[in-house]
Amino acid sequence: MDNCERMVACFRDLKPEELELISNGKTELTYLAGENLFKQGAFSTHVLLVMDGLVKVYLQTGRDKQLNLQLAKSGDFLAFSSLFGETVHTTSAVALTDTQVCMIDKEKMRTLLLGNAEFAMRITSRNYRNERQLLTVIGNMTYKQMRGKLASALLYLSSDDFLGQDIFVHLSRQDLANFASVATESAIKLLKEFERDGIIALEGKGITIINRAELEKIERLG
Amino acid sequence: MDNCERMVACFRDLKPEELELISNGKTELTYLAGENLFKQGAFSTHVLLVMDGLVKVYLQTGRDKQLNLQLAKSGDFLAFSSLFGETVHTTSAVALTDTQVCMIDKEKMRTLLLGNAEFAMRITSRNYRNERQLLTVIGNMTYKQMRGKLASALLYLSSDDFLGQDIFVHLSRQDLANFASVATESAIKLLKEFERDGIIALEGKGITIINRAELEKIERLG
DNA sequence: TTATCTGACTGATGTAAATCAGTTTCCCGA
DNA sequence: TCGGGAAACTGATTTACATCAGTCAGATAA
Repeated sequence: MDNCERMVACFRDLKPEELELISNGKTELTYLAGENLFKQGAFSTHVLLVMDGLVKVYLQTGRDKQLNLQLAKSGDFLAFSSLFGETVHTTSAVALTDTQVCMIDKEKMRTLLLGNAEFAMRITSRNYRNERQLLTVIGNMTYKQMRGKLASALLYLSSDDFLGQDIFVHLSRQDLANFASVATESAIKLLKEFERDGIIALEGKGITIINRAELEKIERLG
Repeated sequence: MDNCERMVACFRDLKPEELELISNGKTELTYLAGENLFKQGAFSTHVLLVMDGLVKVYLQTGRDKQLNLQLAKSGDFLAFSSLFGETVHTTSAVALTDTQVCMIDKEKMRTLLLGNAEFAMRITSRNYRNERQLLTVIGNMTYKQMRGKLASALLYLSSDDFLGQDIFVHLSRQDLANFASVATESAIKLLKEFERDGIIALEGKGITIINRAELEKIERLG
């Protein structure tokens, strides 16, 4: 039986009694693809650690509109801000593939962070990447037009962070459009255009980046 | 002579030797209104603590376009992410009023955080508000149209966080537009419209919120 | 097999808001 | 107090996208 304290790198240097502390206040569970881990506005009672799988984190913006913020993978914490006085989830999260999650009690986690500053730093460091990602999203949405936005989304989703996994097969065109923050129809039209220009290859849901340099140029120029 | 360790609440519970540590690695200095504290892309070597004054934090998005993210006031840290492996500034910051700043050496700050987990938690907690603010900005930019965006910006800039200070007198129409992420001309037209509808009062640069409830309604409905 | 449904796709249309091209007002220095 | 320069402001014009209104292809069920 796997367990999260062993598997994930950030727990590696904890002392036995610290691991013990966490073990007592946690549950491991599996979400099936399509199931919601949490919804924006709901009370947040635990910190989640993704053990395995892919999770789409998004912002619900109006009844049937959503903006995708981030793709979380093994080793990422979710709902981390609930440790700092946030009682309600500020985003929603849904599993894209079957996903193993470790739910850790808020108070246990707080105790642990307070007792082990080095551990806290390591975690915080990792979480700060989110902030960077948020800034990127903001940047994209404002100064770029559709082509640049889509290029940016494609680059993010094909980045090394995801260790060669093909992300695209798990995403609908709508998901992709919501990462780029353009209308679904627009995304589709532009994908075709990129294909015509030999920048990407389309095959069903799969998308292969052929000319990354060109895509980066489009991203830069907006 | 003021000094930052005394003045700011988050330092209050530090031990004398910890204050000593910070004192050795810091400089206090003043920026005049209009001067840049740092620019996006430049190397970030210190953490900044705002002692007094008002600082506009913004994202440079293209040659002559910028998006305002946040207004920092006394007690706020800036460039905090440089503690976590970020070597360059991800945003720019400019003083809106004459501003006292305390520059703290990165390594000294790291040492301090590592040595005092409670302090670290308190700071991190405060910094997490930024993330919330970023999410708000993102939310505004996507699902709202101009009226909603402007309403949102007006509400933020007149919020209690700024303790009754009139922020607007320090902001040009362009600044305001960049907070709302609309064109300057559009912002101006809408301000007039809000004035006509009795929601706000305009007098030179000054803006007074008359009907906050209505503004909140506009914000919600987009 | 046929029927049904959902997501992918396409072209035509509408529109919100940026841009442009001014005029007016304010402010500060000479 | 005059003059010049930058904001503030306004109306007309343009445009990048979203929206609409479909068709088509593949998957699932009946």
